[in-house]
This record gives sequence, structure tokens and C-alpha cells, in this order.
Amino acid sequence: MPELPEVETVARGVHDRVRGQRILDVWLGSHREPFNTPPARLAKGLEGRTILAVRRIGKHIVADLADGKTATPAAQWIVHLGMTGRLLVTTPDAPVVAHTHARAALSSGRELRFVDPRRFGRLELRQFPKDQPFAAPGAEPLTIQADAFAALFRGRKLAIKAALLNQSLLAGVGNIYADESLFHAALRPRRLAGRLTRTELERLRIALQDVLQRAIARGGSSVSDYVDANGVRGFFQLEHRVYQRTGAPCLVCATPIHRIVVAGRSTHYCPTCQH
DNA sequence: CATTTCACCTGGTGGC
DNA sequence: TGCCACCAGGTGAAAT
Repeated sequence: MPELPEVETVARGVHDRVRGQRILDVWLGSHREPFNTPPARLAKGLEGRTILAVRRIGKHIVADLADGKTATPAAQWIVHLGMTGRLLVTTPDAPVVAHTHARAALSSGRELRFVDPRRFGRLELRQFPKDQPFAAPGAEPLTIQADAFAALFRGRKLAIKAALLNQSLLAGVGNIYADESLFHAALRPRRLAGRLTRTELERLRIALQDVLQRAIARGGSSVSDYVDANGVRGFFQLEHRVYQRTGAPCLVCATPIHRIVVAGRSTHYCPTCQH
């Protein structure tokens, strides 16, 4: 998936194209996987409502929905893209590609579509006041301050790579940006989170925020088929230093990049630059 | 509770 | 060309 920078790019793109639009009609596919909310209830909660705003929270895309012309959200539509999910704004006559699970006709005459081959993505409706507004369990990586960042890892006996991937600590970091930020912070992925010094943790926080910001500026990373709401690919993969560069020379010291498995995920690092 | 492993899906790639 | 193993941006449940 789409990690934080890709989700941010999608959320911004969708926001620009659907803000203020009314959802006229919703079609949902038959696979059960993508629906955290039963399809009938999801469709009923979307139809007739107006999209006030679309934004990213962690790796989730949150659309605030209002009744009529009010400016107060009556509900939220939560979209998680999983590994292969895409949100597209198209014309109604655009070919419906395989694995399209949801189509929402908008008052602008366009359609908002959710496509997800692997079906790890999820769609959910939060209906106020019955449900709580969506909130990520973990901290926001882009704005977390030094003290709070250091406190996340204190006393933890797991690899820093695993800790970075834990969404209840930091919301939005995934496999690409965990590896890239550890490279820029010169830290090995298997270092135990609780054993990192305050200086190392601060180096990591700055590296993480820098990598995420630069990735957002490039529209995210397109590793295989990721595209934004306009069908445009991101370009941050051109700036990857270690991710999916196994055996290739480190761009700093020319040592071949190593690949190991940490927390069940492919993990890439430079054995010379990272300690 | 904290941490680790694995299942959940489809599709692409590379070896034989 | 076919078949098979392995890999992929994530995460929640089960096991330890």
C-alpha cells in the first residue's frame, strides 16, 4: 500500500476532485472482503450525502459526509487501501477495470471508484452520533516531537524496524519508509528499539520526517502499480537508497545492499553505512 | 501485556 | 509454453 506519502497523495487528489460533490448512487461488488461495514448499510450511508472534505489519517483516507447543505459531518467514509487499493475519479463511461469493488456516482457527473485486486483494503462507514469519529491509534509521524517520539520506543524489546511498522505507535509508516528512514539515520533495522540512544532516536525522527516529506513532494513511490486519483504514478522510488536494491551498490559507499527478513517483511540496509 | 508468526488475496517474475 | 516457488506498499488473529 500505499504508505503515508502515497495515501496523502491519493487523499489530496480525491479531495480536489470530489469536495462539495453529492453522492447520487452507489454500486458495491459482491466480494465480502473489502467491507468492514455491511454493503447495504454502507451504500445507504453514502447515498444522498455531500462530501465536505477528504483527508489522510495514518494510512486511512477519511471523507467527511454531510446531510443536505449543512457543514457539520453526519458521517465519515473510511477507506484503507491495503496493499493494492486505488481510489480513482473517472468519467462514468471509463472502462470498469477488473477488481472494481465500489462505484459512487457524483453530482459532478463523474464517478469515484475503489479498485483493489488483492482485497486487503477496507471500506467502512461511521455514522454519527452512534459511532466515534475516526482516529488513528498511533502518533502522526510528520509532526511528532522529540520527547514523544523517544517515549514510543522506551523499554521495547523488539527490532526498531518492527517498531516503526507498528501502527499503534506511529500511524502511517510502512515497509518502504521504515527501510529508507533507517538508512538515512544510519541505524541497522535489527537494533532493539529500547536500546537506541536519545541521539539515535532523534536522528531517526528527523530522517523519517525528511523522507516522508520528500516522498509526498514526489507524489509517493510507485513500486509496481500504485497510481494517484488521476492515474498518475509517484516518483519517489527514484530516490530509494535501500528499498528493493538488494545486491546493488550502496549509493554512498558502494557496498552491496543486504536483504534480511525482520517482522516477516523484506528489510534492506547497507552493512557499511548503518550500525 | 508484548512480541512473533501466519493467513488473508491476486498477479507478476524468474527458474526449470 | 507450462508449472511452480517466491515475492509484493498491510494488518489482524492466533500462537508464544
